Amino acid sequence: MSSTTRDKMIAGAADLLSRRGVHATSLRTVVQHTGTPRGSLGHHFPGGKQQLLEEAVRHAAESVAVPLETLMKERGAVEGLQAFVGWWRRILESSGFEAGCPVLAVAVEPMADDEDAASGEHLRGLAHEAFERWEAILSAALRREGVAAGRAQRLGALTVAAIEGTVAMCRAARSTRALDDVQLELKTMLMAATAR
Amino acid sequence: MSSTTRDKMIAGAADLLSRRGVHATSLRTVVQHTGTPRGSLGHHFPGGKQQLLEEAVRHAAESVAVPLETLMKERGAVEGLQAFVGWWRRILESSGFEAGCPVLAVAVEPMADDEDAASGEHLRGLAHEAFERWEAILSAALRREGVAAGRAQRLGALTVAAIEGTVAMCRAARSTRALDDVQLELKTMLMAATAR
DNA sequence: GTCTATACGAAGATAGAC
DNA sequence: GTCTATCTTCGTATAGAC
Repeated sequence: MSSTTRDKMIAGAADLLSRRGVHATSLRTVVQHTGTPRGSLGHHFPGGKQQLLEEAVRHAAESVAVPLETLMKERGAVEGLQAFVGWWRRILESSGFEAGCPVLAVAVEPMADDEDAASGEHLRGLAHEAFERWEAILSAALRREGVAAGRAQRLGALTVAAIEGTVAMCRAARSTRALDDVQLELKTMLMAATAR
Repeated sequence: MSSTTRDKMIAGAADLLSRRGVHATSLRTVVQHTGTPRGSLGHHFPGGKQQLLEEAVRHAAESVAVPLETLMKERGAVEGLQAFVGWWRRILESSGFEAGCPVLAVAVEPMADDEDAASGEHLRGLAHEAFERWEAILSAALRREGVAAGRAQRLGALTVAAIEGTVAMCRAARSTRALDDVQLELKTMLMAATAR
């Protein structure tokens, strides 16, 4: 089934994106790391690297949104976020602080020809959609626990921003110290906000 | 004076770093954007691109730390941070959301041969030092206003992470909405922490 | 110190064989 | 569908002329 090859390429691209960034994620390294056939690239992604990375960002956005939403619904905002941070901690540690967030990579390192088409097919636009979706999941969870809409949205934005920033800082430091610090303060903040 | 050429190259490299990332910051584009002589590259930076980027990261770390420390001392933690966020908002808006943070770029997009030398001359290590310095400035300001050492450090980490993450998100969104949200919640949080 | 020319490698895209 | 080969472009690094 070629669908497996395609999916492996997308997942591999997302992983490389998170580790090395956009430019260092070459089509060659993607097929090398995934063990997928070279000649399939043109077939599955006629749009070339741009298309592959678009799918990779979509995939990454989903693979964060799904567990995030599950945790929020099963454990509530405060406990769910603790678990979500723990999920990131595991990614950092198990990769030796090599892996990070593919969406952040795309946001920070725009591709050369990002100014071509018209609608939201740009990588930057896709990164924006991912961030907004994660914010929305968090703010919905907070609203469910009685936080006013405006504040819930702001806290969602702060939480996403803090985690993205912290993951990058932890990679630079090769340590989870910053994540521990941020986790505790985020918990304090959300507990105060949801207290009735 | 050749020192001017050298400084222009460093500042230009830092700017390009913040806009396009590490790999897209080529030595060619640096001399193009700064209008500096090509042949001087080898003289001022015998270590090649690696050395130029190291100096650029050091320069960027400094150009954030100095105004941050000044604002903290002149206006205190809460008001100073408001002004600091305003400084970032101006950078985003005046660049059409093209510019960002050079240090974050280096943290997210490690260079290919980052595993060579022994000590802290790596770009990743320099990014780490920059983050830690900014954290320290913030936590020192908070301690000056009566916040306990441990909490001051955690709040410093959260603040740096939140601003770094938010700047990246604003670039993706081409909007300062997230920065406005985060600014307000950060202010609320710091006011509560410093209240006696 | 400044600049040009060149060497070398790597990446993306494409065409065509199996 | 899969793979190879090639074209073109771009980046770094180096050597040597002014």
